[in-house]
Amino acid sequence: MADRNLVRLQDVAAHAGVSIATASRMLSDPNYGGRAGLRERVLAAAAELGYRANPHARALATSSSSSVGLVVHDVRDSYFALLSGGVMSVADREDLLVNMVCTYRDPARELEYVKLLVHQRVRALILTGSAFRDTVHNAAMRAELRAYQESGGSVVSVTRGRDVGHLVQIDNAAAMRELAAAMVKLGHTSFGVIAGPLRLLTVRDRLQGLKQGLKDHGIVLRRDDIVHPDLSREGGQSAAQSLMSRRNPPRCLMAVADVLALGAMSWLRSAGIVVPDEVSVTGFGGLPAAIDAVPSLTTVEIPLERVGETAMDLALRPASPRHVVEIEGTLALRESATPPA
Amino acid sequence: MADRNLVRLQDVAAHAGVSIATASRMLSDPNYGGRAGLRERVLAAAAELGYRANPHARALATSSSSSVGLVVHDVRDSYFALLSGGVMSVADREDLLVNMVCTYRDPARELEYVKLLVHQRVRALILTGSAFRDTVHNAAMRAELRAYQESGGSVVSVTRGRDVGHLVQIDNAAAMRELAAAMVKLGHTSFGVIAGPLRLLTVRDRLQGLKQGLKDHGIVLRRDDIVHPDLSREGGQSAAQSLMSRRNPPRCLMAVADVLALGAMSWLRSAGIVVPDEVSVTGFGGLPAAIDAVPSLTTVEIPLERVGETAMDLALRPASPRHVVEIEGTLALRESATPPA
DNA sequence: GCGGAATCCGTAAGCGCTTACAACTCGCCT
DNA sequence: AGGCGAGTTGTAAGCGCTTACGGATTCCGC
Repeated sequence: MADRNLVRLQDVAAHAGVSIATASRMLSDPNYGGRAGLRERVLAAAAELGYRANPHARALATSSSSSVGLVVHDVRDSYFALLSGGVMSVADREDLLVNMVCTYRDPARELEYVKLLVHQRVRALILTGSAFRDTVHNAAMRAELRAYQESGGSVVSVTRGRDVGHLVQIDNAAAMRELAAAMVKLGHTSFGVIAGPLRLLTVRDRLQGLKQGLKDHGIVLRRDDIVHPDLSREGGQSAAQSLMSRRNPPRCLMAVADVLALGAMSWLRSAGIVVPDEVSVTGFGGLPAAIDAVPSLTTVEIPLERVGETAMDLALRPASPRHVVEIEGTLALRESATPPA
Repeated sequence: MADRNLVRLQDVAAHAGVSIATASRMLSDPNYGGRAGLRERVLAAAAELGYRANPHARALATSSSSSVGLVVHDVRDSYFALLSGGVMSVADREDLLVNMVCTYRDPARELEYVKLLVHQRVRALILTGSAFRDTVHNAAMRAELRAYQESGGSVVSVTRGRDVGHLVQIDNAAAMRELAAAMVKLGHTSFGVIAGPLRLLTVRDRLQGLKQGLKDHGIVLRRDDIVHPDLSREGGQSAAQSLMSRRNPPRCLMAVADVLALGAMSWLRSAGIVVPDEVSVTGFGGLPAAIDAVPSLTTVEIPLERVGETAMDLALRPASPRHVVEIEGTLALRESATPPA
């Protein structure tokens, strides 16, 4: 990477006949004064030479960059892809670069990446997806993030179920409770729950809301009504299989995430079990794929792109005062859930 | 971002009782010699202090960073999400950071982002998705990329239909031709083509392959058998609507991308037109959603994650010799296409 | 045990920018 | 006219790292 002759501030200054300091000020401090016409001259010189500041030099001098760090669990998952889309569209508008990293739901990797991004002097750190249930890890994260904030960084936690920095929250428990209530209202009494790993806090939240929603109507789940597969399509498939092969299969399968529900529906179809005639299915999240599914999936819809945009907006605000944005999930009652026959 | 007291190389050197130069060498040049035990001492000091090199200082000094630039059209699109997933998993393994940007299929934005990334001194630049049919723009891109390569950067073009840097290619035309032949073999004679914007080169390639495949069997498309909607689900919907509302609707709808085909199927369902009984549908790309679709979508499957991984692998190689990896698309004949009644 | 080569390590000069500080220019008031 | 302050510009000192260069040390064969 031997710099081909990239033009430096030096060159611009010379070309405009001013000192490098003045050039710097004209170029990067809009409310600096300066002799009449000076700024124009410098700007013209910069334009003419095709000058672009070296971001690393700038970062080194100011110790802050114009990148933001985006931490997701897995881009391949539509949930995060859409959310990232929202983040990126705002980044585009604000001339920010996004450093995206995937944790693959591994706490160690998450911490490592956070440290890496902090050392990159990213302007803000957006953490998305469920936090973990892991006291040591959380303490380490918290320490790292606090130090980062103290040094001027802005942290945004998005649908994490944990409170660090600005928050973009959805009330997982409440939405799930509502969905559960809706299922009961349809007449369902026997449930199977596809819940995902308990080490994920949002899984716990949703599960708890679900239980509460059922309990409100006098329905109590037994331990083996709930399975905890991987948070993936395959996980949903195997979960459906295991739940439906019990001596007394449930009439309603509730998953804590759309991707699980879609996996479940896929298995059900391959097993010749008709949804919703023989079993109802629900999800959570609002993936576009849920609408296109056949039958279309009953779920809680979250405007994921908007969540991402909001997160990025918050990322641009100073760390304090702290902002909390509550995003509404909306019940989408569709074809996959009907009253039991 | 006033640096809280981050530990600098300075500190490590002092702690290990060596000069800063030696510390630097021990830390970042694995095949430098050094007195016995010296390296260990420095490493220990670094570990003890929790030292991490300032990437900007390093980038400034060496004028090259450990980030790579990833240019996609739109993360929200599963095609790119999966591809990015592949890229990121290799990046994770290689300790590289990924700077992802979305062009939203806007040539100006693409060029601007490429320049930005080049100025960020990214180690490599991965360009994905179709290139544009725009001579001036392509010339500008080519100039920019060539200069970048000359300064040591490595460029990878992924499924772009254009030849800059290392290549990860799929033979769009050939695969599409095969798919078209397969449809003819099923007995289809009347076709509607959902093609996407012609300014995208891969759209042209696929379309050309499609035409060729039909022509091989004596079928020639008329101009109005082909529509050019946006490359999105909505585009697919409106395209299907327009094609099916002709006086003589086609019995086989071929789309140049899965997302278009899925949109088409969604409209067909809402219009009460049964796939494949009344009309067959095909796609191109290999999104997971195509398998889950009902009926499952006949398409050309591309191993998108592998494409991404391959791209990142190539990105790590020096710019020359130039590598070309041809990825095979495989015909996936599924439920959405059957012989016409 | 000695000369020269080989190896090791420290000093210092950047990389390209920002910014504190000093110098200088005006304009205006007394 | 002199002086003061506001406003403008330049000089130079970093930011934290790499690396050319040269002095010091070691090693080897003789």
